[in-house]
Amino acid sequence: MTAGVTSATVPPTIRRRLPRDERARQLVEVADTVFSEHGVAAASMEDIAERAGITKPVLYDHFGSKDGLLAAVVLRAGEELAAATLAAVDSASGPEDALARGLRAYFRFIERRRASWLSLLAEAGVPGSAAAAALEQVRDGQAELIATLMSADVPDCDLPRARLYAQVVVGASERLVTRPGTEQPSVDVLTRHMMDVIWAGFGAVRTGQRWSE
Amino acid sequence: MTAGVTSATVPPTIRRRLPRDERARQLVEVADTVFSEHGVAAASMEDIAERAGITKPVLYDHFGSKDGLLAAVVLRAGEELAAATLAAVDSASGPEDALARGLRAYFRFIERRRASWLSLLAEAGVPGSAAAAALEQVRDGQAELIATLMSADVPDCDLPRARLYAQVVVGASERLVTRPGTEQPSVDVLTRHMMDVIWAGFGAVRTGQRWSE
DNA sequence: CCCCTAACCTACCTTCGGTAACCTACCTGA
DNA sequence: TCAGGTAGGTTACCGAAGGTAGGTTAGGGG
Repeated sequence: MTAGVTSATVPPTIRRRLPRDERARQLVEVADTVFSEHGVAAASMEDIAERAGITKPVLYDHFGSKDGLLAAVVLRAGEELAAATLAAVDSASGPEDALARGLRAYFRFIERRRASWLSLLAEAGVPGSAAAAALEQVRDGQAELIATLMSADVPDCDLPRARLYAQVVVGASERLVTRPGTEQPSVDVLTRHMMDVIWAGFGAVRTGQRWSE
Repeated sequence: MTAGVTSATVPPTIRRRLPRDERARQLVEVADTVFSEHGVAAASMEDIAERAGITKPVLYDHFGSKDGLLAAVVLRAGEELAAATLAAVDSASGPEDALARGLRAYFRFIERRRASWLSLLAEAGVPGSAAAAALEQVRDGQAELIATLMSADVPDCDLPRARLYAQVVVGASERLVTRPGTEQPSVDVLTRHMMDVIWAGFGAVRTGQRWSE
């Protein structure tokens, strides 16, 4: 029926040889897509190689292992996330606004790359793995940003305490976004709710108040 | 801890035949141990079978798949967690005390079963899996407990909002406990910090206050 | 004491992560 | 311009581990 129906598995384009770094970028891109479609565990290295128009050993030459590839995908997404949140925070008028803008940027990032990012969050957890380390690095980057903002706002801030606080924010945000089943609330609702719950707590930490039983 | 019959590993000489449910319990116990030692991914069904003094097909007869076995382990641990937190909350004098006691019970549970529970949290995430569903069920149970307490405390409580709040608490607690690298703070420090940050937020939700930009 | 079923095992398949060894397009220098 | 080294790529394989078909035996009920 249709004329040029042949978009075969290997595209009719000549299989060009790519420079190393360009190939690497392409592979990370393809891997991200395939991971988000089938899940990390279900995606085979052969699948990814085929989709990229090369063969398995090329993947192993670049990333060493499936875990290494996953780590690269996580890091790349993490850099985008960090860029988005940093940009948002930069344009803020004060600590409260910074927290709100940062949260909104985070939720917007998830909204755009939901399938991809969620599959990474869910399946990059294997304890000793490079992927888990990468994911932890991303999370800690976000946390450190929050903790830094707090320190800047509160001069004599207890840094360990600020870090704990930041981890609470990170964990809470991630949970709100990860939780399946229920329909995902909008970016605005999520941001608003986090601010409702968290800003008061920040106030407590700020003023050195402590809960006492 | 569990009924005395099962000392996780079975001496290879006496390989008794066990009634179905008893064997099932033993297998879950053994699997939990092996998962916590090597990690879920690294633990093979053959390993677990050997440790239990039986062979692979028995495992598959009982649980259908590795995922099924993992789900069973998660559910069993989740029941213990639910029992611990429910008991703690039951003996509370009011909502504030209930939250504090519940959090403490959670952190104590993790402290006792750290290796086991963390490996489950980290590796039971594969999206379509029974294990992920089981884990989500456990988390939602905890969240629902918190939301219910809030509703009981605040008569005209906005239930969806209470649920969001509960998810924040669950996510934050999990993050504080999961975060590797740094030395794990004590149960008291964790509980205190969560109350510092969270109780004020609860106050805001309680009184219907909302953050406004 | 037999015998039937539930409990268990042997032996196998398939998939997939990972690797050794080889091939070839492309750039570089003489 | 053409050898030839190298970066980029392929073929063909291995072994480990999830999963299963079909046979074997223990041991409690009749």
